[in-house]
Amino acid sequence: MHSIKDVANLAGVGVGTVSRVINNIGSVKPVTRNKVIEAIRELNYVPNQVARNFKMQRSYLVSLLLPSIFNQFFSELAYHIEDELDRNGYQLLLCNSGGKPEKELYYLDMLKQNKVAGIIGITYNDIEEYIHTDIPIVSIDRHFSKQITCVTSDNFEGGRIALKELVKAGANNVAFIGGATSINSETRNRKKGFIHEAEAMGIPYVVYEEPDPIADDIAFIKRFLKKYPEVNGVFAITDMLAAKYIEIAKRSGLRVPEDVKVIGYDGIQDHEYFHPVLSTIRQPVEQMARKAVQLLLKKIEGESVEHEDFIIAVEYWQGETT
Amino acid sequence: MHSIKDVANLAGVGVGTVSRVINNIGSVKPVTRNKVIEAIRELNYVPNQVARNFKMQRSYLVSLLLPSIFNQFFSELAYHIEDELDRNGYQLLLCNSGGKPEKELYYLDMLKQNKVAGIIGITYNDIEEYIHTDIPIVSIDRHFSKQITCVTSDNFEGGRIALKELVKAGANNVAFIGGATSINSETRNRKKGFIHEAEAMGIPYVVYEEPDPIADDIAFIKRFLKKYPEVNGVFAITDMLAAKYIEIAKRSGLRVPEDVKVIGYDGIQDHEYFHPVLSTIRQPVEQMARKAVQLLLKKIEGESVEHEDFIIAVEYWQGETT
DNA sequence: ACCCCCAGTTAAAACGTTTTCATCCTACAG
DNA sequence: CTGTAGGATGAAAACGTTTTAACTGGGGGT
Repeated sequence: MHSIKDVANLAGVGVGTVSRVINNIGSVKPVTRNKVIEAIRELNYVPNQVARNFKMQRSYLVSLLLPSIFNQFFSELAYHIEDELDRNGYQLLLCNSGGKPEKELYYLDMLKQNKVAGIIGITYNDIEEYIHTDIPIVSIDRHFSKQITCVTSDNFEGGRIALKELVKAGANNVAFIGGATSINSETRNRKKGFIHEAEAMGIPYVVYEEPDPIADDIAFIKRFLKKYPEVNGVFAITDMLAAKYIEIAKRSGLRVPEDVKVIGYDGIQDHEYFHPVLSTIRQPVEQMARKAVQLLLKKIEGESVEHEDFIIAVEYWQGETT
Repeated sequence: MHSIKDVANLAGVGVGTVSRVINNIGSVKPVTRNKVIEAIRELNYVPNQVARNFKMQRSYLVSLLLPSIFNQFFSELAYHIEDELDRNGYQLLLCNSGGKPEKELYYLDMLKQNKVAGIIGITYNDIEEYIHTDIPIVSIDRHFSKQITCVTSDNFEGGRIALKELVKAGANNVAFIGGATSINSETRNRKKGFIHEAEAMGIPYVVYEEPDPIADDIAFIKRFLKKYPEVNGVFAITDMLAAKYIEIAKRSGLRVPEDVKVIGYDGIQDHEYFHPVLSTIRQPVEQMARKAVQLLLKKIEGESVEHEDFIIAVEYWQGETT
């Protein structure tokens, strides 16, 4: 593998000149530039990015830290994040934490050692005190303290819409089901919006939760069905949970949507192959992804991002379950 | 940020000694070691991995180059690949090529500049001549020439099983539908196995293909239904295509499985929420992922891997469509 | 004819490690 | 008491780049 020195020798110039040609910076006489270009071509020289990163004391790696890429919502997010990063000359490092706090900390440490340029984090654990590094971070669906910008969909409004749509579809006894995620997760606002609107409209409601992640969701749903047989409208915290609910509710003799209306949250892609097609609150995943990247890159490039949480509007997708 | 030099100064030793302590290599007097450890703790020193990689002229980055992570099968694969890499101290760089050959080449080039340790590639284009770099590569579902090991599921056997199961379920006029992927893709063997068995059993069959990726799969399926109305058993090249087929077949009045039996390929995770539950040929995704990583790491670490294609057994999952 | 300035260039330092090599010490065999 | 093996250690080189500082030559203004 040839180095910049070989190029310089062959072209009969100093390494500084070669560097200036490569980076297209400073002034170089056209004739010199050509000699260098010729030498590069002849030697098949490609700059060593590792050496550059080392010298510049920076990298173009951005880590996406999430529970599991093996989850439709996250993989859609990851796709757009990678795309937006690539457009800006950055690369994506993927870290599956499994949702385990110790793994999250382990990765945080590793990322620090590897001097990644920034982190996009989706975490649901209490790692407040550890997350304060000098590495720029943007969080999705999770509000940390001041330094960390958060991008999230309008969970509160999503909850309100869900309730209104259930009622519009004829439900008059509704329930929210989900994992009780960390106190800081913005996803909790799905429940809050739902409750808020139920109270505003005077609709009786129940909340059925379990620590997240739900250990055994099938058992969880069965317990719920047994405890609240009168419920005729369900808002599930995610599409996957909604799908599972429908599955089990049907097995226990309930008809959807005749006996019970169901709305999920996310709007995952393969939505249309779930039957019946799920009614859901769609998160604008691509928009969230690009926004998160853009904010992160601003931070990386030193622009002070006014601390703000970016809340992105959701929309209702009508399916066959309401 | 403190460097190894600061540690050495504080501990009153040379940098070499600190290095030896950090890497736990060579011999260091216990008392010296303790001084160093104390200094490290006091300064909150963490080794600069970028500098290490530079010095060692290597990295612990492995790239996963695939069409799109936003695809159930690939994201499941990616999950296990990342896990296996992490267990071995490597990190995963994610590259979505969109299936476009020029993007694949662009990434190949970028990866070369970044001196990644290795590549796991899932590609369907003719990039034979470009892929020969000095970077170790393991390919999934794609046989390149000699240097590149390939890991794949037993596509041929999967095709045979699909046919046999369709027949067992009562079909006597079958079809294979799919995108006609590159000549080198192992997935073509799904069709070959299917045909082979159909001929062996004397079952009439048709093949309906279109260049991959299928531009408009809905139109594709409609054309197929119109052209071959007599078909009563369909083997689709992927689960997603099978799901789409079922959707459209139903809309045009066919009942599944009464009028037509359907089998897919992949065994994607959310399988159970597709209704009717799809019968499918399950690829052992986790096993494929770990095998691919293990082979790659062997190559990276210089063990010469005997060139061989690793073919991993599939299994049939009975659903409601046969 | 002189000076100055600037475009063009190069040599050398620096980034933070690992590793080699020489040196120093200590303990033990003779 | 001497010689030596080998454990322990530090100084310095090396990895490939960018960047700074110094140097050169030539053109334009006086």
